Amino acid sequence: MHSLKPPLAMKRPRPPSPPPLSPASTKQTSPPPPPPLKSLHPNTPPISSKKPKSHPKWVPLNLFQTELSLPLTFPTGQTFRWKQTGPLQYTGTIGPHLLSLKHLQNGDVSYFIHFTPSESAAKLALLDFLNVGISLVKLWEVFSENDSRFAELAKCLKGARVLRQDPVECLVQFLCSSNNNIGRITKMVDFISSLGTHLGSVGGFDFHEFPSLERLSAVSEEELRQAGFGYRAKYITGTVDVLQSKPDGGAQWLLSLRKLDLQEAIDALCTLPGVGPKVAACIALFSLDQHHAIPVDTHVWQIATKYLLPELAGARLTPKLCSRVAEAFVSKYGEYAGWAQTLLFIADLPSQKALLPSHFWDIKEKNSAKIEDSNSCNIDGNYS
DNA sequence: CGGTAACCTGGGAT
DNA sequence: AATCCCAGGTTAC
Repeated sequence: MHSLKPPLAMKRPRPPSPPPLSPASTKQTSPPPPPPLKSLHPNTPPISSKKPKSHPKWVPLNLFQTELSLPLTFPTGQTFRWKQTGPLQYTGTIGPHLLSLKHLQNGDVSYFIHFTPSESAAKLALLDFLNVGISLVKLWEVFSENDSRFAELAKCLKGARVLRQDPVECLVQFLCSSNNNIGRITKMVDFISSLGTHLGSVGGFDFHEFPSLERLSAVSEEELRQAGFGYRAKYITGTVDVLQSKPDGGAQWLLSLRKLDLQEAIDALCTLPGVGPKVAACIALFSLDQHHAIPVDTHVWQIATKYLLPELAGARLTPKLCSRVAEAFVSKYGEYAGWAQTLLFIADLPSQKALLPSHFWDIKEKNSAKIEDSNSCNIDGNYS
């Protein structure tokens, strides 16, 4: 999964000509005012040697693992910007805030603010990002009533939550994802991220605020190609250009899609170069409150033909069939179908599959062994 | 309009 | 070692 060496985000060929914006150094605009006293020791801990005010460290969120499992939420494909910085700990940015989340012994989640312009704003942004207004437990109860397989999976994989990301950030990440693999997507996203204001370093990873459209527009297609983006380079620059041309700004335009119906939002997103049905659904579900958007990729296609539309097994994935799959999910799971799909998708990931009792993905033997073994989830809730 | 090849790249399989 | 194939797709014939 983490095939990355923190220091080198991407190979950086020599600048062919003095570029207006070198990916390596993006410190023109002043980041957070650095501490006036610079310690000579490079590895000084962030001990408050000059700040008398004791800064509370880890703050409990009152969110338990049935509502939020970090390992099932952060490294499972919704975002490529959060890094694992501890056993049950992930670190990333939300807007201008840099923070870590981790599970306590009892499964509860707590957070630690590494940097923020405003502590209160950071907490609000965190709660919004985590979509805490939506009760995962209640949703899953309903899904489970209508789908016994979901019910079984839900017992083992608690807390797989859908995040509420910033639309621009989400869009650019999934532009990178097309016909690509996780490792390279992560490297590309790291490269883009490095264009934003540096917010701090945790566990050997550097964290940056996601670059604004204005900063993104300073990067040329050629620079992106040299950074290894391939044909996706023109998707990025093209989409940024279109967004920049919106009357009220691209960020605002994207946010306005939160108020539209799903199909309208999808259609609007698909006008952007590099955004097709799959990427549009990802953006809609992960950042635009479109809870019944279904990102149909090769994985979901496999799942759907196995459990939902067996009559389509063997067919190729075409745009037409994409919507068939999406419809099937929505008619089975309802207005939060995207949240149901998220769990099914995660259950199908190799990393999770290996941990699940084998009968889940052995569809063949349905009657052979009726193991109604509710407690067969050995990995259940081991948050200590 | 629905079905098929290119498209960048790098890692793993053959 | 040289190719082929594929990976959370989109676009262009």
